[in-house]
Amino acid sequence: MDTKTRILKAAEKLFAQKGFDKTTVDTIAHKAKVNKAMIYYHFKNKDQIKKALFDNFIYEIITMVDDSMDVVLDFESSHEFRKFFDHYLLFWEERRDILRVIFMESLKKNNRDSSLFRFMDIIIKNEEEKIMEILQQRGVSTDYDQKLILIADFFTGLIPLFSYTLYKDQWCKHYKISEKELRDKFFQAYAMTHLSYHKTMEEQLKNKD
Amino acid sequence: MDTKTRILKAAEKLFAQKGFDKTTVDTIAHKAKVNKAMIYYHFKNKDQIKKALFDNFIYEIITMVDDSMDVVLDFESSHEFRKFFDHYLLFWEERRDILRVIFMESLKKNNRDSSLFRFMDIIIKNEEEKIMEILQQRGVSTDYDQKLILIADFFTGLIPLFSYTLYKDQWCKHYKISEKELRDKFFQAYAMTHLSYHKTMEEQLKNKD
Amino acid sequence: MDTKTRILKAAEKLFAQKGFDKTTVDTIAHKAKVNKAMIYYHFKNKDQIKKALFDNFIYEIITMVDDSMDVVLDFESSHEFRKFFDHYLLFWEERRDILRVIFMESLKKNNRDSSLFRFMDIIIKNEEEKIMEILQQRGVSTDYDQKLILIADFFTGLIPLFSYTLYKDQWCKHYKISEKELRDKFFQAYAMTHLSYHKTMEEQLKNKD
Amino acid sequence: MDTKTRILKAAEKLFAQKGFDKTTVDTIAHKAKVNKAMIYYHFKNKDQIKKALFDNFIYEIITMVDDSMDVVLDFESSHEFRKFFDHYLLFWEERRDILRVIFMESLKKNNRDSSLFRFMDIIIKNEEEKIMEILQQRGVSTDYDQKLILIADFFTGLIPLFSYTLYKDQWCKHYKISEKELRDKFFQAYAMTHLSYHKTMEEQLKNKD
DNA sequence: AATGAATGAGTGTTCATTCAT
DNA sequence: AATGAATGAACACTCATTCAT
Repeated sequence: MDTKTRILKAAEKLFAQKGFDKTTVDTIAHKAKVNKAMIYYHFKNKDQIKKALFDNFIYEIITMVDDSMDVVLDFESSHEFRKFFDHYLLFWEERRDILRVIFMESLKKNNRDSSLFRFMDIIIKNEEEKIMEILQQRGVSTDYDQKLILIADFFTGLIPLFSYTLYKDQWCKHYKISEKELRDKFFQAYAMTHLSYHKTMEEQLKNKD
Repeated sequence: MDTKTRILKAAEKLFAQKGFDKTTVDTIAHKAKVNKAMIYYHFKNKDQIKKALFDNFIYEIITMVDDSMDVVLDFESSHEFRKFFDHYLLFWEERRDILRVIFMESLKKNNRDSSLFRFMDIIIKNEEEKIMEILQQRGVSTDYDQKLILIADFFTGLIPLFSYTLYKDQWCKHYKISEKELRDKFFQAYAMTHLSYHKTMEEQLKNKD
Repeated sequence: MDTKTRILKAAEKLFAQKGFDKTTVDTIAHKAKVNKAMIYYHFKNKDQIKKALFDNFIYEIITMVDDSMDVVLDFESSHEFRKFFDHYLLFWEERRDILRVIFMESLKKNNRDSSLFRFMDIIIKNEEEKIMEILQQRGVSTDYDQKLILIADFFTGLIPLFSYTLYKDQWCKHYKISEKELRDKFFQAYAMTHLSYHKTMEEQLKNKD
Repeated sequence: MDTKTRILKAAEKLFAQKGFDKTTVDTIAHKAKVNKAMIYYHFKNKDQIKKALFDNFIYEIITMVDDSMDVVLDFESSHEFRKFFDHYLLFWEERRDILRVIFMESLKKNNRDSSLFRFMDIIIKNEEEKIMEILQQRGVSTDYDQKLILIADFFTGLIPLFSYTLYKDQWCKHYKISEKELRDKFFQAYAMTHLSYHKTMEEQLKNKD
């Protein structure tokens, strides 16, 4: 692994652990096993490390979205939905450190960075396209309320998913429950809410015709 | 307002704006218009300000829950549900600064504070009791999967609500949409997911009998 | 015990434990169980507490010296000398906290306070008088080198005695020896040096005649 | 002189002047003409400066002891003893700043550092060895009370020597006496006590045979 | 690309002292 | 005599950033 990557990996872990502000450049250098001055050779300042991390993440999202053309999103079959659920969750779980940092930073009122919305946008747009494809195959109208979809997908689709990813460890420890049980139950809950929402939407669209 | 309260109010606002770590004690003192040393007269250290804020919040939650005995939680009537929705949202919106701080802090992996779970617990328990009451009135079985309820209420009930509270301003700005429109659409989405989940649960319980 | 005395007692103990500079007025107030502002009611500032302590000590020395008229200082009899040794040591041991503080402060190059010399002076003068009395009784010349006596009594008479008082606890702990054994051996050493010095002096004076 | 040494030199002087606690890191930085942060680059905290100073001192003692193999310690000849006395005193006088600090700190009841005993130990052990060597040359028994020797050497041998080193300036000023006169008289007193003690010891050992 | 040393502005915390009551 | 609150200056320690090599 080259120096720059080592710095980024170290920074990501530390930001996730202690938050961006509580993490010192010294600690990053130490964890990355590089000389502190090297950090300033590769990055203009501490903020740029965060920015690089966020940009890389967005880039990963875009790549993932491009690569997931073939992942089916069929709300009719619960079994298919579980496969879809597991597939995406795995992706998020592997990126939960950076996810954590983005959420922490996005919660600051001061925050001027729009990474959260930028990457959520990409994902929702992609999901929408997939759904529209299926609807078109089934000959259902695709004339829905775009803003509503965005809001619903964000607040009741993605947010619960991310919260699950970010809080599952604390949850398991706090409620003394196994990760497997939590995951299964969360899937049930998610199906009952988000899946049922998609079905309702489809129903409504059918009725429109 | 006495000194201690002024300090707490100032700290809350600043923590919400810049995060706990980026807020300096100097700034708090300045905003609260108190001498910096007075902060250390009233609080052992910066952490204890946060703790006091969190403890006060939990106390407010408990009081609110005790006072909300008469708020009906009837999922049959969409109109009743909207009233319920508006009533609670108002409460959270008024406390969104501290909410913001709790979430920011809870996202740190390092975090040893369990305020998030503590106050979510109280709310969910209260909601559950209200639902059970109604179910009993209707003569429906109350033999449900407690863990599932907890998980569902947390990740798909409360989390979206809080996310809405915390992100609505950024959302409105980013997507250039009025607060009223966002709120109405979010309600629709929330009803389609969380309300429908409650209905499904009741259905299942009826079928058990 | 009245407030002022409680403050002085507390200050003395704390100064001995942590040194004057490391002791805070808060701690004194807490230990003395008085309100901090009361300390400033009774003393102009922290320095004046030290000064009061030192002045009281000097006063005690004077009183002690006045009261010890009848204590015999006969170097001929080892048994008498041991009685003398034990009698004085008891007095110093009871005042070793303040003794400790005086020495600590006197070691600072900066130090402008002359308490150490003031009280040493009193004691040496008193001892000298006693010795002279005995010498006169025995008809021995009292024409000795005053400066030498002062120097010898200070550096080889009093200083070892005070060092014993101040370091005995540390010594016992460090060398794992009982207090009794240390005291007996120290007496032997003291007799071999300081007592023998007195004898030598008397011898020399006799030879003068 | 490199930065670290400059810091140590400055700290030593200041600690000796005002005591460890009254000396601020700012002052050390200023006196050493280094940036304050550099102090924390070289030392973990203020305490570690003290520790480094003490450790260096112990190291100096060890070196000195190793180098002093050839210094004769013959109590028979007063002239030899004066040479011995002057030689060692010079060494202590050159280190009296750090000596001062060690004594000041060792007087605190709280004190957990054992530097005083550690370095006294080394010196006494060395002196003992030299004496034993001479005794063996003279064919005198070396079966003495080890604990007594330690106690006597510490309280009546080294302590007066160090007290002289540390208080001579104050003494000269207070009693308006020249340094030369003080030194000569102190030597007389020291010879009368400590030298005579060594003679007594040798006498007793001879009688044992 | 890499390093050890350096810097200035902070950052949480403490302290002696004072004030109003 | 007594108290709780207040104050300003200082204090130990840290941090992001830079420099010389």
